[in-house]
Amino acid sequence: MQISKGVEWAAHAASLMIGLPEGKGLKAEALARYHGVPTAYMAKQMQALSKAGIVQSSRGAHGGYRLARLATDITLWDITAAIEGSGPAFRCTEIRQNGPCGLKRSDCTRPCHIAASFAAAEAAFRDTLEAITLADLGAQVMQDAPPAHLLEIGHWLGEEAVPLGKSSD
Amino acid sequence: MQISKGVEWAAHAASLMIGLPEGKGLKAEALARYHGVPTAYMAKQMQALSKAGIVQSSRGAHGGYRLARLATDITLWDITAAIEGSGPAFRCTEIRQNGPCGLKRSDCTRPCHIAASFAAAEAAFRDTLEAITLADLGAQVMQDAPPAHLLEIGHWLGEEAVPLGKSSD
DNA sequence: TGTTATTCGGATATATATTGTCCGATTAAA
DNA sequence: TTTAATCGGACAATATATATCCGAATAACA
Repeated sequence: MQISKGVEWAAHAASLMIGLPEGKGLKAEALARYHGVPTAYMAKQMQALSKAGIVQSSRGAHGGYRLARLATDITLWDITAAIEGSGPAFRCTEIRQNGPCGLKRSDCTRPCHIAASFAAAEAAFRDTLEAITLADLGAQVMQDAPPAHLLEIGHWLGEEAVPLGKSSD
Repeated sequence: MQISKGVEWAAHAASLMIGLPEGKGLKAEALARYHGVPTAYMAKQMQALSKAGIVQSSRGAHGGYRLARLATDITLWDITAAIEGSGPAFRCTEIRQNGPCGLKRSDCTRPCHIAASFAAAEAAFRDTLEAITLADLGAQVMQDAPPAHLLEIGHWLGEEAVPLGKSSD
């Protein structure tokens, strides 16, 4: 039960993009360099966020990424689902229908109790992440981080942010 | 973010063992046959449950498994942790310390907000599973299953259950 | 308007984890 | 003491996650 490293990267990258000025973006290479991770694999995560409609992408020269929605409308679950998929982690294979005492299909109108329990646990997991938006994370950083660090980030964004061309949606 | 198939098998196998008479057990082959799954791999899951102290095992002729504790003292989380490990699914690699605007280690006294969010979500997941015991699952089956099916299970257990020898703890 | 530099997007390799199998160590009965 | 039976850990095959590369698309410039 491991969560992909890509989720961590995507969450941090999306959080950084909160600080972008209107109409500007960051290219995959810049996002990767900022976080000290391999460019190609960071690009792959951005591709997933783009497919999920969390970021908008522009191709070609002066291309890059920016958030497709308000930071208040993007949750940690959105990002997790974009990278990991939104399907259930526990996959019930209906083994209660197997073997010498297997239940007949017709007797299986209700879901297996074990599967239902895991579904409830996963719902609790999802609900927690759905309650946390990028805006929340941004606010926490604004409050906790040393002021000098915020200045440093702002400066870096000012240098790296590029005006984006036509969006490819 | 997938949960291993072994968790499903182990949960069903442990649930079945609730119905065993005092002092009797089931061998791995019988557990596998009951659930219609490969013997060797089911045995591997039982090995994990044994290490975690959820079941007791006896080796040699007339060996097998039985629950090591009361069904009211074994939760679905115990079983999940035994198979999947109890470590966090989201592994924070502290990428906030990387790159041109990386935080100094000395400024990282508080955990990363993103990692903390996932830790909260996983705690919610765990809490849900910790609230569900094998006894609860057993009671649900007793209530929902067709009476004829319960009879069938009891008959099968009567035939397959074997008195266990010296426990290897 | 064509050319070129730049960047994203999907197809392609590698590493790791999951799934499945086998044989030796250990026990109880004959 | 021998023998049959069973668990426990080492071993192989497969699936998934990780990492990389090259072609398609875009905008600036000649």
